[in-house]
Amino acid sequence: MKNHQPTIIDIAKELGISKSTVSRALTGHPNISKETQKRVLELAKKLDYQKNTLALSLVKHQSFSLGAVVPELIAPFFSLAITGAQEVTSRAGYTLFICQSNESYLTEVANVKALAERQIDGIITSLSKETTDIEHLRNIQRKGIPLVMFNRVSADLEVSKVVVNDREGAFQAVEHLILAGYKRIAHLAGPKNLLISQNRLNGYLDALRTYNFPIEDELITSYDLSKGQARVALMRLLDLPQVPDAIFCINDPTAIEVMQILKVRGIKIPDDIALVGFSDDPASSLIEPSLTTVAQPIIEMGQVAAQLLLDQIQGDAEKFVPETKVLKTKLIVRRSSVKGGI
Amino acid sequence: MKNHQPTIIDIAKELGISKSTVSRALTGHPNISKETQKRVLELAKKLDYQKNTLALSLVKHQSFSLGAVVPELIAPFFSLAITGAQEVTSRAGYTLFICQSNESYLTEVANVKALAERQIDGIITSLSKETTDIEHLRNIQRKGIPLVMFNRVSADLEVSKVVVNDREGAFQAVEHLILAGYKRIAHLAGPKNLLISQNRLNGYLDALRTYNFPIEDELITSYDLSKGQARVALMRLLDLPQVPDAIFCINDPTAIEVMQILKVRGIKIPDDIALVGFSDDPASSLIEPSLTTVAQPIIEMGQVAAQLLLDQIQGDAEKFVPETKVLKTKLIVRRSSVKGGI
DNA sequence: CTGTTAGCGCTTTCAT
DNA sequence: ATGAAAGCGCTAACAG
Repeated sequence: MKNHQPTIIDIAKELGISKSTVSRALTGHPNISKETQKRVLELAKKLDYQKNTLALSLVKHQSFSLGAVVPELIAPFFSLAITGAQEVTSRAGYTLFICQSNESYLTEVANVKALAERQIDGIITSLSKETTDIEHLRNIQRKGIPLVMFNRVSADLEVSKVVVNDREGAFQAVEHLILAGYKRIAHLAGPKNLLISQNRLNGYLDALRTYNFPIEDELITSYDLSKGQARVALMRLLDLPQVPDAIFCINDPTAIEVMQILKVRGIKIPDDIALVGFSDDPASSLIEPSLTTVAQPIIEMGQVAAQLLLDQIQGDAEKFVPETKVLKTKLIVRRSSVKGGI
Repeated sequence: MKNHQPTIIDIAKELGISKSTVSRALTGHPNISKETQKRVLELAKKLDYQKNTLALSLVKHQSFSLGAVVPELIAPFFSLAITGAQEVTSRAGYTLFICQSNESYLTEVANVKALAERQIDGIITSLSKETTDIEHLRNIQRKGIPLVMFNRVSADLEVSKVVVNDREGAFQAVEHLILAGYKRIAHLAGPKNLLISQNRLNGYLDALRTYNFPIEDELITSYDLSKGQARVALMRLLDLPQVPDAIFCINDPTAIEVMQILKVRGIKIPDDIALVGFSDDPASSLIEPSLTTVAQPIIEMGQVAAQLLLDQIQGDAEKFVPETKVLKTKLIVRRSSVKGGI
């Protein structure tokens, strides 16, 4: 079934020259006569010759391929970040191979392994929600493969990272609710193992403390980010003797899920309960009422992560020092948190 | 900067055996003593040996990698389809490398080339909106690289394809509008070069004819699917002496964009103008009013496309015959097209 | 300017 | 059961 693809040897034979000469002609090496080069190029075109990058990579110990491992592409956050990353990498002549962990630790490990086996030159990743053991990434690091994390990063890894000021962003979101007059503000948090969950929770706590609000454990409830599971956490809040009048959600998909449930139950937003999300997903401005949220520069995160990776790859490994870039969030106030209307 | 990764030669030397033996031990070849194998495996583990898949691919003329080239991951349609495809390919031991054309013809060509140079074993693709020249895919085919198209397929290529019954789906959507009492039904179509645009347009025409509705050219307007450009096409419709009372849109993102514009202008949906989309994107059930749409089995499309590709790769090239699978759509009636409410 | 040689990491005959 | 040798497609010294 394998019909032979033309190689430089085929070209060399047909032209009666050596394969090195063909190689030189093809790569644009200076030491080659215009004449020979022309003949090679013409024949290559005629045979529809296509270089075998694998062989090249084997020789060069470089594949000019990068890998990206993200939880899931269906989430706008990740597909946008990837788009930003790809922009930067492709401009630099690298191909970015995208893998989804599907929020599964085991798949994440498998993805990382598959990429490493294919000798990719670097990896950019955001952890699956299940990941606590980061041995697979340590491994990558130990092998000297550049690694950059973004969004869901690990505190235990000394690598370059790109994050936003989650804590401040969360603070601003909750402060906004407080200033808007809400009194009993709940937090629907993410899995405790994720740093972003912790940071956003801390931002929430900071705001309450700053404004002398009591901190009540029953108002803080977390869930594992599984589609459809926000409902369970939400119910805990709704079943409270004193129901909250505002909920700050870990991210937009969560807030949107909550909004749907509240609407079905006839609970008015923002009059009965106000809602704030995090990320500014496209859907957030579409839904009714539109969702107040903490916007992140998503595409930029991807771009910066990719740039850090390229810098590390192209730089001197000896003097490389991991760097953490913290991008700025921006509170976007919409109707889900403003009683009188906006 | 390249710190040497352990190879089978390193293992062989350290154990005082030949690299062939190491290879056999590692691949589980029958002709090897349990004893030797055990020693090899242990040392491999200790050195954290990782096979170099590139070298293997070079020898085997097979990379166990597949490529996917899609317009953009931010569109739920494509990220879901890819998810379905990845499910199938990874179960079969293949890694799926995902590339975005960003709806650009040139990027699509570059993606396809990059994948081919990396010796991927097959490609699954959906055309960019700009693509009319399919020479790059013909090329792939000529080289004997299996190719499967889905969704945005080309009529001029003899390859396996996965589509839905776009024409019937569109017919049902428009029939629904007719039966719901709408009299002046417009169609906001996609680029004319895309087969799906043509098919959906034909479904629209079929329905009008079936119910003896006049076909008016001014009610049919197309645009290039660029974000934000639906507005222009919509304006042509709104500026008509007799404004339509219903619009069947080429897809959900378009319908959603239209809905936003109509709402801002104070046009009531569905009372002044009814709206129907195509795809059942997640946002369609979130927006207000919820969007009537023609649902496609998106994940299944990806799965089927991947399966067709694997079948072709693993099957006998001589007796391969391209196959077109047509999956079924399903009309989902929501509030954007039902006057009395639902 | 061009050819020769070696080698990237691995599998696979063919011997032994 | 193991080793030696050839080779996948390409680049990179080293000669000339």
